[in-house]
Amino acid sequence: MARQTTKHPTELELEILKRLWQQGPLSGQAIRDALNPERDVTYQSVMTILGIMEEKGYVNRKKESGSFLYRARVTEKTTSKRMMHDLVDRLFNGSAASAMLNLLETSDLSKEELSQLRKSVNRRNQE
Amino acid sequence: MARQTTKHPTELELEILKRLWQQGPLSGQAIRDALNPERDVTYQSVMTILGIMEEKGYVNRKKESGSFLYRARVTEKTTSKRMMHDLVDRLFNGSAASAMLNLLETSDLSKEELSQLRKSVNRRNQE
DNA sequence: TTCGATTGTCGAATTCATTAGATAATAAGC
DNA sequence: GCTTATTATCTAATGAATTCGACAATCGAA
Repeated sequence: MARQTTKHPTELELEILKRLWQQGPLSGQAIRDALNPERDVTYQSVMTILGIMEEKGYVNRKKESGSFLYRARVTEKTTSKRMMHDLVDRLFNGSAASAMLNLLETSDLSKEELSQLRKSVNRRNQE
Repeated sequence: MARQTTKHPTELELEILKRLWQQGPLSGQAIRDALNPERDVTYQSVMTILGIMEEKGYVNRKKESGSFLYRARVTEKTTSKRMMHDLVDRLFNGSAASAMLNLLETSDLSKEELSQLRKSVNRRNQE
């Protein structure tokens, strides 16, 4: 018995998903280029990860004019929710309110962000 | 070049830290017992992790009446903040407000939690 | 069509996280 | 002090994540 595969996209997998969410379906090369400034990974490394991501169901691929295009199969909303709530479970025993208070106390927030938050919380409060 | 060590406590390390935060300094055996209901790990496994955690600076130990007592060297507050903000960076490009809105929309919150949130946001808003 | 460039696959190495058995050191009880 | 039980270390195995070189397949252009 050893460690089991993570329930969430790994660091690099998430980086790739973010590009696909932002820019739509991309080829392996295009993903590598999009990753490039921050991450210096080779084309082969990207392709390896894409293969793993396909197995995990995070992306699918389709031949399009010579090369494969990769498309996200999980949405940003769902993935964010899952990853946030998993951390909230592990850190705050599942209390989203505690997590939000923690963020509120430990973040720099602009006037605009605060008033937006206030509005959203108030709206939620009325339901 | 391969994967680098995580910047944060791993799953099991965090479990151990939580017991130390909640219950104060504990022996290896006591940690194992505290972990036991959910995690079925042997004493040896716990000790291995504790050794790694000591190297990483998460805990220190002191001989006390026959056996070592382990004590957390990182606080819950700091660790929570770091882990939350790291995920916020990776998911929401560093926008804590986006993360809070995401939590607000995707969580069940009691009336009490909502009014507490409202109060805290309003207080923050006035500064 | 042939040749260089692009694209894709395979295999393998490295490091980390997790697991725990074997064994040594130490403490406790009698 | 001697024996047993507890505590701690050492070693090693397993599997995941990351990395990429070698090589094969395919495409594009001259």
